[in-house]
Amino acid sequence: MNISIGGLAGRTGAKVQTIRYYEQIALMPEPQRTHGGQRRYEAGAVKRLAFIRHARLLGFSLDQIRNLLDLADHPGRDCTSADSIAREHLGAVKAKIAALNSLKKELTRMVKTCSGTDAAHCLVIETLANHDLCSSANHGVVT
Amino acid sequence: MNISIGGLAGRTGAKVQTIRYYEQIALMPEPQRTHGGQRRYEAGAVKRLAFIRHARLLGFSLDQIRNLLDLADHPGRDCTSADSIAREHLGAVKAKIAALNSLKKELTRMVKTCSGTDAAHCLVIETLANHDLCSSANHGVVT
DNA sequence: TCTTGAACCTCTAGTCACTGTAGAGATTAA
DNA sequence: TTAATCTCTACAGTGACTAGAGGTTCAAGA
Ligand SMILES: [Zn+2]
Ligand SMILES: [Zn+2]
Ligand SMILES: [Zn+2]
Ligand SMILES: [Zn+2]
Repeated sequence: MNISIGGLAGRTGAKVQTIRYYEQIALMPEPQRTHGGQRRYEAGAVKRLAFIRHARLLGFSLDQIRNLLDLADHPGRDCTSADSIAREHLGAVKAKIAALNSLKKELTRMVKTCSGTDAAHCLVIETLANHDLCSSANHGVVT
Repeated sequence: MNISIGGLAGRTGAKVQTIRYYEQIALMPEPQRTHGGQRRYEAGAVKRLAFIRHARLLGFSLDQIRNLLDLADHPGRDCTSADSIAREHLGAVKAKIAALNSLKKELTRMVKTCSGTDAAHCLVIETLANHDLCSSANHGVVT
């Protein structure tokens, strides 16, 4: 295929510098080079980079992606660890949602209840000044 | 009251350096000083710092807190802007929740459906390799 | 074939978005 | 006497990029 780094960038939506960075941290393998030293990619590189970008879009860290790619490179292996990476990520997402829901609840109450007259009787201000007015003890902050 | 900076820290749970930092960015007013130059706080400082910490716990930025404190300092003013800061923050929280819920949905499907045999037939790997298998086009990413 | 200019190369260092934190070296309070 | 405080400067942390300088290569058009 002989795709240049710019061609790869164009096909995947990644930036050229990002591709070089991925190579540097060994997420992307070192491609062939022209006689002059420029990178030339095969079709597999497009797939691999698309995989990375999709995983990033889904919130996986580069470290997690590195492990997932390792699995994808060895189709014969048991996929348990891939599934557990996904489950781990799902757990983190759920935890974030729970914390944010706790915040949302508190903020909603503050905003809804305030009649909106002067600051002396503003429920927003009052609540911030006095945690006892809150229903949650820790606002979902994981300790 | 004549509270030292360490006493203020102990009463509020803030670190000494953080209190100095808040003074530096004008979130906390400059306190009285002893003849030797050490800070001495009044009771009001405890309340103000507690307000800041509570608002931080609720996820407000220091900039938002600065504005909220300004309102709290002028009880006669209309509290509309305080309410709108809280509403703005609530909106940000809701947006984050929505994005995370989109992720959660996708991840849940990946994890649930995979039978967990070899990587060649792993739904986690397959989904990451092929966005067409996803139900959401953008995974809730705000563009 | 020659020219030309966009695209590529490496390497280093910076950004982002924010909010703190850490240390050094000197002084003060009780 | 000694823990606490002072100022000042610079770094941290989190993770994933991103920017620029200064030089080289490729490919297409004349
Ligand atoms: Zn109000
Ligand atoms: Zn509270
Ligand atoms: Zn699987
Ligand atoms: Zn997808």
